[in-house]
Amino acid sequence: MNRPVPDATVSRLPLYLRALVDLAGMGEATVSSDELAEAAGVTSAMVRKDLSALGSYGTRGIGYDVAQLIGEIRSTLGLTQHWSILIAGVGNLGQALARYKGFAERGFRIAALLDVDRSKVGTRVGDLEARHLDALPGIVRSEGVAIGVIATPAVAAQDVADRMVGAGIRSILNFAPAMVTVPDDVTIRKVDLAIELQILSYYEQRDALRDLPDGGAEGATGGS
Amino acid sequence: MNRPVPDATVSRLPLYLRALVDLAGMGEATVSSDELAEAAGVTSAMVRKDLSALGSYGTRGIGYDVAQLIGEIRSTLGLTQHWSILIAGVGNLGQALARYKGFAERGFRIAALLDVDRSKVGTRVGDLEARHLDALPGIVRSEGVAIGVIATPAVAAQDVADRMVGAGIRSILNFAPAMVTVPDDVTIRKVDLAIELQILSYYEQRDALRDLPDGGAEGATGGS
DNA sequence: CAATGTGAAGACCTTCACAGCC
DNA sequence: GGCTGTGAAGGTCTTCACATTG
Repeated sequence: MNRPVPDATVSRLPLYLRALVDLAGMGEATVSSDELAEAAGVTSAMVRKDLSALGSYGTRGIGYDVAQLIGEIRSTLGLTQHWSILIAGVGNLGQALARYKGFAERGFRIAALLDVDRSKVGTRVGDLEARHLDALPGIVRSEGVAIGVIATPAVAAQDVADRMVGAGIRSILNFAPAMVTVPDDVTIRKVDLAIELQILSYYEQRDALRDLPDGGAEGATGGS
Repeated sequence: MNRPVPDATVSRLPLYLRALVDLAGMGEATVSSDELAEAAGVTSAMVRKDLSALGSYGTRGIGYDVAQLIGEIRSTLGLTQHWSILIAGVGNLGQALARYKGFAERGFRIAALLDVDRSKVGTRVGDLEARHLDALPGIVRSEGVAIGVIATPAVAAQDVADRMVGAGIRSILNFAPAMVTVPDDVTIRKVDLAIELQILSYYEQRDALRDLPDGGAEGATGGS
């Protein structure tokens, strides 16, 4: 019952989940791999492989039961429980994240907003008040924070990560444009806005040739 | 001279570039694949493979010339020219992106901020004034916009993408939590903040077992 | 007969290991 | 001696194609 779900599949499950929730909202009770593939932007073979990896319950000739599949994916992703997260860095990005509705909608509660800058401590963002980073260990303990989000400038990122790890956080999402190292038992993911643009720049430049001479260009877009 | 750089390599080049710029700032003239690997958080074999893919100039026994390598990577990524980008959606995220300094630092100029909401049109964000989305085609033409950034709510994303494509934009970065389809000759990349958290949730849940019974857990983190 | 589930094949990516060069 | 560049091996992921099943 506990297959090791491949990483690539894990990273697509949230996509399927979103598509399925949409379908459920439209009153669909059942969905084929073809339809789900279209809604999620992948191939139907991939949908079937992915879903079979979590021991799924499809019906040949019919498809998948939307409600059941939502439950399966939620449970696999660990979304049947609610998670408390914490955001370090109350700059532009930290504030935008703090106000972003999509987190709460998906079961992620923002437990605290932290910064080292005394001028930011006490600031209200949405219905949260920024606190000093020194309060981190206490908050992690009292609020049961599972995930830390780093939205600080690059120079502060490693220090903040170290503090998070020291306070017992084992999952980190890093938005700072900097390399951060953590112990093996801590999971870290990285989102770098400027890097995404630079990758687009490559393809834009490459494809610009397409409009000029005869150098043929094959398609590709790069994974997420 | 025009090797087809693998997608996986392209998505790491910005990482190397950032590390190299740091090293240059610290006065390093030369760097080995080991050092660069450490700075970028990958293995040295990967650094060498990646760099050799762009026909690189390393010196056996010495390493790579930092300044030269910066030039090579910039040129490969198309960063020797400056790009104009445009942000659609002046909500939390759109404003945060508009104020983010990292874009300008890396040669991406924000040419315009657009929204359909008349109450947002005219708003100043940083030193830009939000304009109505209807102005998109004119702006793309007059400002030579190459990249469109979608920071709208999910429901608006497809419409905005269609308008961007119609206006001649061929590269799109989509932050809206929605599937967006574009013609084959348009490159689209997607960044979904909530999805990243959901992926972390999976690993957090899986590793929580590690603290309880005896089920051994192997490490993995999933790519970016 | 429509649609799943899955072995097998193929593409892509990473790691290994070492020859080659400075 | 130190470090690059790369062929070969090893993984992982995706696609194909079809047997299987409600």
